[in-house]
Amino acid sequence: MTDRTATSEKSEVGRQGILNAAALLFRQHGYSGVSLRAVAQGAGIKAGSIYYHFASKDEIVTEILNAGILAVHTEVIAAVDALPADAPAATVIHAAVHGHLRSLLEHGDYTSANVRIFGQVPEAVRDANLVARRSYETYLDGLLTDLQADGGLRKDIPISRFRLMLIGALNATLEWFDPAKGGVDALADDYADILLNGLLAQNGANR
Amino acid sequence: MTDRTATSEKSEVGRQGILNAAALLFRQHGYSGVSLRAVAQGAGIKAGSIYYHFASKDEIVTEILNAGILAVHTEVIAAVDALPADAPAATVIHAAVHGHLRSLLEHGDYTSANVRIFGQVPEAVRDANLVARRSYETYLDGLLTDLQADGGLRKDIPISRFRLMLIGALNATLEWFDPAKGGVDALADDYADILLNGLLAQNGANR
DNA sequence: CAAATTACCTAACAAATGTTAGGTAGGCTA
DNA sequence: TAGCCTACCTAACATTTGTTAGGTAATTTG
Repeated sequence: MTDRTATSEKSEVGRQGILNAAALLFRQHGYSGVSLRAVAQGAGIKAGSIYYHFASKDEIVTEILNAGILAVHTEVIAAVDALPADAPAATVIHAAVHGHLRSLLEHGDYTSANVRIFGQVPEAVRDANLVARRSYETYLDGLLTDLQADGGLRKDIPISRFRLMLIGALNATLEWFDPAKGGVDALADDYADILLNGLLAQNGANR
Repeated sequence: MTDRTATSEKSEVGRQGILNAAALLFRQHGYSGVSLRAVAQGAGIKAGSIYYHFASKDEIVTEILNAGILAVHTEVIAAVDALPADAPAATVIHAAVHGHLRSLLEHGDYTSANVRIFGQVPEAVRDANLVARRSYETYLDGLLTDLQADGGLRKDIPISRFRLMLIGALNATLEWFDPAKGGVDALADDYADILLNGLLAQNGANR
């Protein structure tokens, strides 16, 4: 019963186990829809024990929200950094879309939870997450600004509008995406294609 | 105190008042984040009185979700029907984007509530809303199919992917849109432009 | 004018919530 | 071996939750 490697069957242990269970549940049921007793059960412990690791529900939520943003941010940076420094807009945005969607749809309880519950969380928690949010936004804006200067990105529309539409379209996928029904990469290819070339036949790269 | 025209100051009355107050709150705080006591206060009555008009919290939510979908569906139909029957893809999609965004961002507590809480609601409630959802989706798919046949819409990407990306990108706007900071129509113009022509300079209609 | 209906109110219910206090069993250190 | 720390547990708390039962004043109907 005190075996540290596997308490029951799937329960993960300690602090990280609590966070993992909570992220999964928040993603599914929203902020107020998840009780600490449900989190505890998911982690394989009892509700009171949570307070050995965390001071409050909000502390758990805060940590999950920050980890969520950091995960996408990190994966997008990795995808973009793998490209040559003078890569054109099409290549860079394609890579960024892939990175963002992979992080969101594949190993993404934290990222998904962030997207789903950010709007419902108490103001103090939301404020605490804004730092990480702005950091990712600033990174994307820098990327887009460079592409607008010399990568072939349109110059007639403000960067922030690009960014909001991009993130919005990508994040919305987790509302319907089913990993069993098709790969993330194929989806990312299509999304990047549509975003880059638009919906009209006369513009498309391949039709 | 029983004046039917204005109970306190802003409270709306009866069944519709409850729905209006609930839609606003659901939009802001999510499904489990809204208590019936909060709804009652928003409507200017006491919690118990809600049960004169509704059998349960879920009945209220169900009604709000359906009204939300119906509102967008209706407004988009109106916008598209105002066009000539043989209007090209650019025109039709521009009109649809405007209709959807207006319904979402201007008079849209019901629509916004739908987008925000659909994923957190009990399964029975979600199922009850699927009828209206599918109806709107089917309408959009029909529209896009026609445009693909002879309106100039790209044929190399499946309709359902177009639709999911379109709705996703549009719905995501309510996460950040601030009516005080800029009109819905300007936003809709930009979004339609990006969606139709893409992000790349060589494709854009005006650059 | 009497009876019924409408649209609310008050007060209570059991269940669930976040959180706290105090206990305990096993491993590590001196 | 004694004492301490870690990581849990049990049991309770005050509050909030959805919901119900019974009451009441105003309005409408016969």
